[in-house]
Amino acid sequence: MNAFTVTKSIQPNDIIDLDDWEVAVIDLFLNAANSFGLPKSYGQIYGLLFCRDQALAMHEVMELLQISKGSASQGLRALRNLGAVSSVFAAGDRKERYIAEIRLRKLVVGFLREQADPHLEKGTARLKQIESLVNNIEDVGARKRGARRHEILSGWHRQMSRLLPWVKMIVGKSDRLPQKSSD
Amino acid sequence: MNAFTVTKSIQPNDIIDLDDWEVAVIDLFLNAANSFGLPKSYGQIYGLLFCRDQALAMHEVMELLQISKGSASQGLRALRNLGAVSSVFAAGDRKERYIAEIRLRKLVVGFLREQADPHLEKGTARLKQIESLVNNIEDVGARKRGARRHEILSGWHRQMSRLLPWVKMIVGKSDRLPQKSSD
DNA sequence: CAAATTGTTCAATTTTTGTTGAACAGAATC
DNA sequence: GATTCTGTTCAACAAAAATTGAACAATTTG
Repeated sequence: MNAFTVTKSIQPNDIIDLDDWEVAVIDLFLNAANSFGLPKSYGQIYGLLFCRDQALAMHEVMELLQISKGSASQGLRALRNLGAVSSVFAAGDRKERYIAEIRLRKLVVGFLREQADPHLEKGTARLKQIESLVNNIEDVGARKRGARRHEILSGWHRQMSRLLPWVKMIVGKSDRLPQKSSD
Repeated sequence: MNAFTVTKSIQPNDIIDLDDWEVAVIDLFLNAANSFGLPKSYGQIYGLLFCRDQALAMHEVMELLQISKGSASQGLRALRNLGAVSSVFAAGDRKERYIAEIRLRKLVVGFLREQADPHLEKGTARLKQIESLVNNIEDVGARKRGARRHEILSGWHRQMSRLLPWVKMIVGKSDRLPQKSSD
């Protein structure tokens, strides 16, 4: 009984409580986040919440994914800013709990609002700057070339500005799947 | 004439030959590349070629941007794979010269083909894997939850597959700017 | 107001990613 | 076939980005 008295010291800390399919889904989102230019931890967090019916507290997210407090806090905040996660409060409980937004349209719109729209705005300013630099060119031929490039960039900018609203519109026109009339 | 006999040793290497507006355009593309998840050197290279009427040799790209052989070689190859750069050969010259593709539609289509399409394919495989994991769940309630998530993911996948062709279609419908009837 | 709970911030660290340049391969020229 | 020219590859290195966790609010509870 000497070697086995350590039994009690085994902490019930290992809440390695993820189903295989959940691990696979979390990994899917990890990779997706990566290719969208987001930190992988954001993908993991979203993936976990996506799998669950019940809202999870930050505490649980940390333990289930084995990530640090800082990552969980920052990740949840970023995901809320993207509109990919929303928070709820259980009555008589101090802590916030988080739940995944699963409507694709909302996800796409939020992502574009956070990532694409700011770039378009910056683009406007940059184009003006380039235009003024081009106008300062002495040599006529060189100035003409610069002006041509500025026109092209302006055209691109205009086209992207047109495209984005379209994308926001046509994604998610049939969010609720027509197959299976449950729900 | 002792201290000044080095005159000949001054190499005409400092072809720091970029106009201010070119620097600004290159920086624009550097930032753009960054937000598309591409290395900044790719953006610089594309930006430089975008500015120029004449095709440039790798050698010139290296010197003008002050980047290494490796970066130039890898960058140019990646840009060619994206369809953002094409190469031409001047008659009686051994070296390849590079020129930027400036039609927005081509750029978008190439980017989506290289970045998005592969993800959709992988997605199909992953969805199958998740489906089979879900089917192995013992508990009925848990299996139902897993099945529900699998359906949602399949729906997203289908919608993204529909969206991409649309984007490829509607971008660049008016590449040649209607203003200025030259060309 | 001390202690406990929940969450944020940010400097230090780890991990990931991009860049460099020397060695190499192929092709043309002498 | 030796030399020059052009471009590729990849291991070592540098730079950038994500992650960690300890210190720090802000609340709530006893």
